[in-house]
Amino acid sequence: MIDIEIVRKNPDKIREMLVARNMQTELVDQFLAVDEDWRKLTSQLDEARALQNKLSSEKKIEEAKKNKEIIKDKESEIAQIEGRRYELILEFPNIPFGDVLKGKDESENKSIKTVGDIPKFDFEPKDHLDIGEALDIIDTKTASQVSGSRFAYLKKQGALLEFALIQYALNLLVKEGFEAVVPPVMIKPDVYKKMGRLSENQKEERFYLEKDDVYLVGSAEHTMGPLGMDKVFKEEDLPKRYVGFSTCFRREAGSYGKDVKGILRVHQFDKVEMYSFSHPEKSEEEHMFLLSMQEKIWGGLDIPYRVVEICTGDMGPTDARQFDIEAWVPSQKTYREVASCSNTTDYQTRGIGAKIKVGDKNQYVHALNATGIVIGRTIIAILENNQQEDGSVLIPKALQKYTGFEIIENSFGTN
RNA sequence: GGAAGGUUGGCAGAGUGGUCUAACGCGCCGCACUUGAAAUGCGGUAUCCCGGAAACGGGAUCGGAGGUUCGAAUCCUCCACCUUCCGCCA
Repeated sequence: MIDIEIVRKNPDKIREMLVARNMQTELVDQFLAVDEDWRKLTSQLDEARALQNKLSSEKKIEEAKKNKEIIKDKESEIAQIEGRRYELILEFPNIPFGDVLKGKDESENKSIKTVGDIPKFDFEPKDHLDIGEALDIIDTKTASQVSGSRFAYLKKQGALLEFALIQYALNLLVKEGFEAVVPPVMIKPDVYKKMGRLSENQKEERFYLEKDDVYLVGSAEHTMGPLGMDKVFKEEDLPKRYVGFSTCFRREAGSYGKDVKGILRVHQFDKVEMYSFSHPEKSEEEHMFLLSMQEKIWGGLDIPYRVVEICTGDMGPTDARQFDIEAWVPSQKTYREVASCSNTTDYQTRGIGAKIKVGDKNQYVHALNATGIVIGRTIIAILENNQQEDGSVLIPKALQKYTGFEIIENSFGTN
């Protein structure tokens, strides 16, 4: 969550920020009004309690009985306002760094680096679903009957490719010193809110299990961040880098068009994720490190990609700065997002209470998250970029030791 | 899912209704003594909220949430977690 102090002392800066993010600014005044009431009531309650402590120690029992009623009234009044105040503060997104690219939406993001040559085909390249169905490694038809639209079976070499990708990314990152973790995929609402991932807008995107009052995570990030919950890090602990693997669940409400086809945008996918806690003064450096890890991963796959700087209007709500990696998708003749890399500064750590002692004062550490490798979209990129005229697909060299095969051909029912 | 025991400050650990602004100890920080160190002595040593430029003042917190009481670490209820046992399961 955002620092309440900044909203109080610098509301104009916050309004500016909301405008830059294409959000409504009345949130600021709504919050300030509630906060004002809350503060007034809080000091009234504190006074009443101070009096109660005094009366009680002086054994003025009758007076204390009367005063107790006043305390009770104030408490119930405050409870309401406090709840409202908390809900409102959760709606504020993080404040972008001052030098973040200004822009209203996706169209104003800026490509800052392009790597690899776009493949030229001397035949008409097919899209990933056509390739995957012909090879019998992707099955969305059965999945839609079993689970509904936007689910898929990965089969045969497709399934094996998933495990190879996971091994590839995991090994690479563990070698770099990341600590491996398999986090829970269910999360309690209050922790989800603390992570800044359950604002009113975001609720639509989540799967919720009512009976147990838990949400399914949209990313391993969501339960990896809480590894730092209520923790005070020592300077020498940082940066603390985790690499996690989890299935991710997303409603993908409101998407349409090309993206409904195949496995580009599905309700369930697996992902390797980096999460890092950094000294507050070194998070920009750490951000670049995580981006370099992503480039190492994508560079190793020999798939053309570009690095994109995300503008203020398109950035995630928790982010102070964001980059995406986009891989070339031949059937769409464009680059599509396959990874993102975010510095959330103290936005999530304030919520979960992850701190470091600097001098004699506690300060929030910074947290960063970055995609390690995402299964569906990476498989799309491999199938489409590495397809051959006969319908077979070549496996990138770096993956071959994990797949055990170099090519996916139609093998009529066997692995 | 069932049963029993537990959860107190950085650690260890006392405390079963007011003397708790939480004992004693260890650790840590500062000062004194010392050529230096050890030992010793003295003082300090949690987090959060509100007000304040600050000094400071007030409030909250003994796993969490409610309750009883003028007053709760202490009594009651529910929940979470830990330990052990039973059941079930991969």
